[in-house]
Amino acid sequence: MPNAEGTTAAAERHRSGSAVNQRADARRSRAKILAATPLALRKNPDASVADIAAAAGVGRMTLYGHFANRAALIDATLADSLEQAEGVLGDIPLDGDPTAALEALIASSWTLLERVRSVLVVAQRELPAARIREMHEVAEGRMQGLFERGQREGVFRPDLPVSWLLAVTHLAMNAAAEEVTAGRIERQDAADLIIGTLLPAFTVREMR
Amino acid sequence: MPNAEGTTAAAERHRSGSAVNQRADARRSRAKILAATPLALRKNPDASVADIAAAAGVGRMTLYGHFANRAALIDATLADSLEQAEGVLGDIPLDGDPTAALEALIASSWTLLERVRSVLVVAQRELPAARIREMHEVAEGRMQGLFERGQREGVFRPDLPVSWLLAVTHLAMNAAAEEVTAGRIERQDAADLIIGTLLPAFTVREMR
DNA sequence: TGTAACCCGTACACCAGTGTACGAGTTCTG
DNA sequence: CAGAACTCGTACACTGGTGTACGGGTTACA
Repeated sequence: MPNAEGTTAAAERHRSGSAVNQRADARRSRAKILAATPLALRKNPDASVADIAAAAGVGRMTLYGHFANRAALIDATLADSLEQAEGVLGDIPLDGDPTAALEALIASSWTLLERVRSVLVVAQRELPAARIREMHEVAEGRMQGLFERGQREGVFRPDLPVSWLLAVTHLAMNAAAEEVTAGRIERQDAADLIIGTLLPAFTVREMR
Repeated sequence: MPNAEGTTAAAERHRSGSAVNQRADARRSRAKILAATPLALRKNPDASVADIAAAAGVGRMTLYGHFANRAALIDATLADSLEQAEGVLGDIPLDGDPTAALEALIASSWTLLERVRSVLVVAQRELPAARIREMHEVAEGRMQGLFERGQREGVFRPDLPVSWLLAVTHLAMNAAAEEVTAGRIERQDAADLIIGTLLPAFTVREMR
C-alpha cells in the first residue's frame, strides 16, 4: 500500500508551496506548466485547465498533481511571472533625475507587461483583489516612491494624487498593449508613445 | 389552440426587434429589464440571467420572452444605454476651441460612462468585437473628428496618432472609474482629474 | 536495481448556468 | 367581456468545466 491515509506525495506538495525535495522531472513539469499558462491564456482568456495542461504538453492529472485547483494555478503563475519581472525591475537605478528614472522604469515594465497581462486579467476575475494587490506591493511601492520623490523635487506635478499617477501609468501601458494587439500601433513604437504621453502630463510645465 | 405552429407571439417578437404592436405591460416589462440589467451587472459582473430577471422584478421566463438568449439581452442593453448616451453627447457643440470642446465632451462622457461601464465590460466578453465597435461608431467618430481638427489647427500634438489619443482618453476615463469605485478618489474630482491629465498630454507645449 | 515518486489516461460525481416545454393564471385592449 | 397577449412558475434536457478516484506504466535516484 502507498501509505496509510492514502495521501499521495503529490497531494502533499500542495501545502508546502514549491516543495523542497522534488524530483527533477517533477520540477520540470511544474516549470513547463508555469511557462505555458501565460501563453495559453493569451491565446484564449478563458482557457480551461484541460486546455492549459494540453498547452503545457502535460496531462491534466499531472497539473492537478502540482496545483490543487484552478485558483492555485493562476495564483502560482502570476506569482512566478511577477517574480521574474521583479528580477529585472529591481536592478533599475532609481536615483538621479526622476524623469529619466521613470522613463527607464516604464520602458522595462512595458516589455514585461506583455507577458504578464493575460495572466493578470484572468487573475482579476478569479483571485481575491487583496491577493493581487499583495503580489504587486513591491513593484507598486517602487514606482510610488519614485513619484513621491519627483513631486518633492518639483519635477512632477504636485496637484495630481500619487495614486492617480500610478493608475494612469498602469492604464497607459494597458492601453498600449491593447492597441498593439489590435494592430493599430507598432510594438516598437509603444514605449515611446507611452513615455511621450505621460511625461508631458506628469511633469510641471516649465519653459525650457 | 393558440396557433398552428406553436409559435407564440413572444417568440415572434425576437425577430422584429422592438416590436411595433406591443401591449403596454409588455413594453413596461422590457423597459424594466433594460433598466435593471446595468445595475445588476454592476453589482455582480457575472450575474446570471436568473439574477437579472430577479433584479428587474420579473420572471425569468418573461425575460426570455423578450430576449432570445443572454447575448441578445446584453446586446439590447448596451444598445439602449448607448442610445441614451448619444442623446446627451449629440447636443454638445464641438465647434470653437478644440480644447474646450474636448473638455465638455469628456465631462459628459464621464458621467455617462459610470452607467455604461458594467454592461460594456460584460459585452466585451460575450459579444463579438465587431458588434461592439459598430455600436460605438457614432461616438467614436465624433471624438475622432474633434481630435483631427485639433491637430490640424495646431492645438493638439500632431506626433501622437489619433487612434492613440482615443485609446488614452478611453482608458483615462476607465482608470478614473476604477479609482472611484476603489475609493481612492472622490467622484466629483474625477472629471477635473481626467481633463487635468489629458490636456497637458495632448496639447502642444507653448509658453503662455 | 529496487522502490518511491511521478506521469497521465479513463471514468465519474458534481455543479451551475442556459435554453425549452408546458400550462395555468392574469391583464390589457377593442 | 371575450379573446389575444402577456406573465411566470415548475420541470427538464443539455452543456461544459471542475475536481476526485483509481490504477497501470514510467522515471529518477540512492
